[in-house]
Amino acid sequence: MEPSLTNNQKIVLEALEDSEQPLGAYSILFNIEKKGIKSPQQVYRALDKLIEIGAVHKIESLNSYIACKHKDCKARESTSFLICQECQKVYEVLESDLSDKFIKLSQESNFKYFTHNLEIFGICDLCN
Amino acid sequence: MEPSLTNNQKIVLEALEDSEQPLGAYSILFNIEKKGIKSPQQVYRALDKLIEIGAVHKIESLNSYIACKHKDCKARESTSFLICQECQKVYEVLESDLSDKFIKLSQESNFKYFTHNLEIFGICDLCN
DNA sequence: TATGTGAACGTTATAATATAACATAACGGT
DNA sequence: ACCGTTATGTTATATTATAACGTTCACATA
Repeated sequence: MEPSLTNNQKIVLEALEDSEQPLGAYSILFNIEKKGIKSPQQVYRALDKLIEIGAVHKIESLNSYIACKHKDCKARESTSFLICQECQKVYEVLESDLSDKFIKLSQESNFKYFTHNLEIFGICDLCN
Repeated sequence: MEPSLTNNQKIVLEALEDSEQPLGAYSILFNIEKKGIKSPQQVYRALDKLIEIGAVHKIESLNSYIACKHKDCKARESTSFLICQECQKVYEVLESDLSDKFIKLSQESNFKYFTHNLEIFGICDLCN
């Protein structure tokens, strides 16, 4: 079932959906001030919730956020991205294959895999 | 040839080497104030250089830093870690195999791979 | 030995990212 | 209608990171 979003959450999510590139929290704030959002808290709280339900992902190495394009995304915790250094666009990778690979890799060190975060940097198809 | 470190760089590197866990920049600063380091700038500048030569890596999702345990580490840009959520220790993964995998993965999206950052979270051998 | 150049340094200030705390309001189930 | 949970508004503050500027150091070479 679809988790129903609150007003603030919708506003923040739309800001991210409207953007080609990932946005920082303050950049989101700037974009939606005209809609009545006044403080970082409001943005971060909405982001927290959106991330929790998988509607938004955080790009750790950029300290910024993207809307997930996949309906009801599985990637609540583990995420994998291709990040174009030319146009800054981020492409999410969904290969479940990857988790398997990382589980095996972890096992080699007797490490119990829970989640992962993969960020690949390079040049995307369009910029090539 | 070994790049020779300056005094500040040595101090910062030692602080990281002495720590079991990754340290934030301000945490490093706190640890080495008694050695005459007074400002964040000094720490960040040393970190920049140490990262550049591969002696230190940044854990993006923790905004913190670790000393690399491998002599003359290849991982100047691409890094892969196992991060224990129990004891906070970080284990670097050196499989060159991984880059190959990521290059192939990237190619599937016509994406030209440059570097990557992989952070796997779970429970380490010792904490299991 | 003088000197020019690039890197590193010291220092102060400030930017950018994120959370704490607290009182109030809205929502959903019984 | 009541209660507990979740979201909100707001102010303040913590944490992480850079800008800017003048000075000093290391070292190659004229």
